[in-house]
Amino acid sequence: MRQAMTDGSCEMLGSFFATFAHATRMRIFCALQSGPRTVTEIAAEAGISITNASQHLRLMRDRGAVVAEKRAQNVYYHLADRRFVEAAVLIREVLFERLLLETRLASIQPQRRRFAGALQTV
Amino acid sequence: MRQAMTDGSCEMLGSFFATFAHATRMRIFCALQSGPRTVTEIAAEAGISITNASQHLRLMRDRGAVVAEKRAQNVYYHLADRRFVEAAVLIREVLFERLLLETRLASIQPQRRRFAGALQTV
DNA sequence: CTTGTGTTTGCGAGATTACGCAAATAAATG
DNA sequence: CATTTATTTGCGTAATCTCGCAAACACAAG
Repeated sequence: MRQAMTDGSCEMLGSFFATFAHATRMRIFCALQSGPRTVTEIAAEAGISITNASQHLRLMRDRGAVVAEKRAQNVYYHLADRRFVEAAVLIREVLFERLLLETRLASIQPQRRRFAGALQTV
Repeated sequence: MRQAMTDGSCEMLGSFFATFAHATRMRIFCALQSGPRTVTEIAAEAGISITNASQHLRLMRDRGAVVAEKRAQNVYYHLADRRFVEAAVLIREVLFERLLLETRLASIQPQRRRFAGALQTV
């Protein structure tokens, strides 16, 4: 990313980030990290309806985040590229560092924090 | 990301991805890669109104993507962490690989493509 | 062909987001 | 203090997104 990106690139990248810009889709993303899953399995793991899972999966597929593969009466979905996981890990790292720092600071001067509960749960 | 993430983590990551899930905010993000900028400069670089720039910047600041620093009558914004750039580069890499592949395939069997114009413009 | 299981689609209501405009605030300068 | 420049905020409207429900499809098995 040496030089400025054009409208086309920004549109594309923005659209791709939107693919993961939802807690439910993040859960689907996580469920798919350990391998291909059917829609029903994904819905169960993510705690949503099958219809809703299918809707989110279509969006993710349209944007190239996941790949669908039909086998018999099932459709198996899997991540399109492992580097998406790398990118997510990178971002999560930064966010958790920040949470940790906030928590330490909180012991000195408490303040309102977003997602304060997430730290000890992962 | 070895083990499943909880609701809290998914909420947090999803919310963070949403920070970049907009072409305008991607442009702001790009403008900030070469260093701190005032709101007016950012608005000019991104081709949007100052009001709109301020609104997007507030969202990005609230979510920890950028940091604001007031100097005299100006407010300088800068990226909160260089690793966000690394993550974006990683994702852009994958997307452009795919575009390239699609373009090659297109010479054999043409098909409708998203963002077909972006390839040669970056 | 009928039934059952798995998945997708269409549609509408409710929620959220984006953005322009006008007004408010902040800081420097005359 | 009045004015200018830089930024933020409130608010209304338009656009977009989410999700449940019912219906449609797809495919395998009886």
